[in-house]
Amino acid sequence: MSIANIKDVARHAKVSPGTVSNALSGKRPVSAKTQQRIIDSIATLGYHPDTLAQGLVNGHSRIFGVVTNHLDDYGTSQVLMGIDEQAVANGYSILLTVVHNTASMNYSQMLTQFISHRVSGIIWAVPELWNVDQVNLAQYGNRLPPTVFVLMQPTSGLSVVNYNIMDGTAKAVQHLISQGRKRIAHIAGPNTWDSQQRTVLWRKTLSDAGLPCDDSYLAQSDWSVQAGEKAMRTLLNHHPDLDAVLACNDNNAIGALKVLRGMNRQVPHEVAVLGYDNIPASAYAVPALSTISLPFAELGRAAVRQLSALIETAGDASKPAPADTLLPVDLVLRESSLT
Amino acid sequence: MSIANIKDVARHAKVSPGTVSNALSGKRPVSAKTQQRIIDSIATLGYHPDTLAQGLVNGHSRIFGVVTNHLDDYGTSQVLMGIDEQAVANGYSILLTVVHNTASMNYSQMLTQFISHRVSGIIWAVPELWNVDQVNLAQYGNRLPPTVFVLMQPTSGLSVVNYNIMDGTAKAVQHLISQGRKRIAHIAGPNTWDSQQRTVLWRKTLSDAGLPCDDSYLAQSDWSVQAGEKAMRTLLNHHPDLDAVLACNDNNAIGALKVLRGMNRQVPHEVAVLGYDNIPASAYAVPALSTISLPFAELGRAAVRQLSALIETAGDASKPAPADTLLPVDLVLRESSLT
DNA sequence: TTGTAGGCGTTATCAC
DNA sequence: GTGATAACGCCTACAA
Repeated sequence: MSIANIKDVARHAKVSPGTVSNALSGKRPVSAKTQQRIIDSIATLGYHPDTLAQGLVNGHSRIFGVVTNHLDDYGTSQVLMGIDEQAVANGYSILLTVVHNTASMNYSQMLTQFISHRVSGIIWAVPELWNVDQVNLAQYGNRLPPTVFVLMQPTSGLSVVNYNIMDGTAKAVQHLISQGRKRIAHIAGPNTWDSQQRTVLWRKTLSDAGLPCDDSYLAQSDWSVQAGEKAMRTLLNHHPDLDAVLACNDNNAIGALKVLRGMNRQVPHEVAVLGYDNIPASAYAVPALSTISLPFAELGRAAVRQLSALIETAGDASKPAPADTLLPVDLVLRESSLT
Repeated sequence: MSIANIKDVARHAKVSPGTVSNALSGKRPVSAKTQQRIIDSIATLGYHPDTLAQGLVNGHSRIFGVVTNHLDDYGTSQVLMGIDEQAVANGYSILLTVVHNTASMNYSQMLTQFISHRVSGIIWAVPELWNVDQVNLAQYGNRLPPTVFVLMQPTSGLSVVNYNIMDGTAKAVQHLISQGRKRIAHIAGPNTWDSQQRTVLWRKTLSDAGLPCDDSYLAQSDWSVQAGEKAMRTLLNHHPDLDAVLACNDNNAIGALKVLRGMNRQVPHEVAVLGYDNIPASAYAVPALSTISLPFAELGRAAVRQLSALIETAGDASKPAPADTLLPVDLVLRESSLT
């Protein structure tokens, strides 16, 4: 009377439950005639295999536990969509957990949830977590399933997926230099690993070119438009004559544009502005914003592919773990940096 | 050697597995001493109950299947975060499915996935699906778990969660009228139910006030900035003298602002502009955008609460199903509509 | 190629 | 207050 199970199908198709299982999984041959009978029975009975029971016997659920930062940011949403897309393609489902507040996030609650659900693997996509020591991994012993980290500092023993931060920032700064800019400020983002790397590379590229890059050309910010405005004002205070600014993201760059417009500074003629992320709004900014386009969705897809591979190889030690992923970035040149 | 189960805990605490189960669920009394022994054993063994096995015996998984539209829109992301927040609070996990392309979405694949995972309930948050007939619900018989729809036309037998579209639009149009506006155009969104309702209400409120509201004051659009620009140009073509425009969302309103600025029309003095959604960018638009603030996150939370109640009452017919939710909206007045 | 039986980890029912 | 036992639905040896 209630929902059909594999025995009902077997009875209806006049075979044994084991044969139905084999017909569905294809792990053992089944004659064409029985196969067809089983398929028919499944259709008429409206049978849906119980993944809970499957997971119970297999020891894992074909579910990925995904923990993502809050979805207010364009990039985060795009990564999640990439994860979803590839997960479906690879035959996995997604158990989602959103971190609403980085400061108060409860690692153990999330990991416990994932372990209890016997997830096949975990994708950790919270860039704000850049220090593994914040999690006491030891307490979970060998119970933690294979895990891939998105935008995490490459670390021995951890499987990570990144875009090429170094290349992107170097390209960006070199572009500004090639445009004749000499006083290139940087609005730095919050204290994540990739944020730090961008600052390091900004400084290194300028230093190599013999251009100024001391702290007076550097302003701390967060990811918001307002913070970008504030940082821009600070920088102009220190250096009224600066001729370019590299912002930590497009929001900050848009804030900078606003301040410059308010002060009647011509962009790009007097000051060039360059952002990060290539959010949709960057194309509609006035003037249209040059930016470093980050492969968010592909980051998510790559994470799923790498995790799938990691799960495959986790079983037998003969196969090597999949290599870390490093995705290329693109420099998108629009009006705000081209003279 | 592998991951501990309830029997291991029982053995370690020198009780029976059933007692451990009772100690954890609290469904039957356990003496304080045994309780403590069990807790200690769980800690030392690092026991994590297997939700798959629990779900198998209970018949459902304490997981909500959530299907959401792609996360490019601010509102969609906010709804999802609201769902996540309340689901955690109610002790449910989220199995996520993202609709990347409304046109090619595969209903049966999603529903089949949810059924196979024995989800306790489904939250359907794809406003673009506004016609239930698109899904052949009959084929699933009574196998579909309790379902709550977000932003769906109230329909007998369906549990829905909405914001008060009528009230919001009426307030908005009346505000414009009260500001002395007489030729109030409308940029209408894609063919969703709430979009249609807004247009209906726009027309009714104007008609009641004896103001023009024929189709020449109406432009079709989608949710993008570009579409808003195009629609605005069309409207100005028909009525160069229009003095207000109600856009279907803030993106469209921002597009309209851009066109008006390009044509040197003063906002709000010559033309008032009003949006929907209250996205972050609306506060930074020039001039700052008046808008109808929609309770996205609360929509998600309400959906979870309603679904939880629906699950409770689904079992026994004595309890009535929870009532539909209708959330209030706020009119946020900024520069773009205030003279 | 197909059938049978045991077990995955948990909870509910029945005893004591 | 606690213990034994039988399910829940499926998979996988092992047998035939």
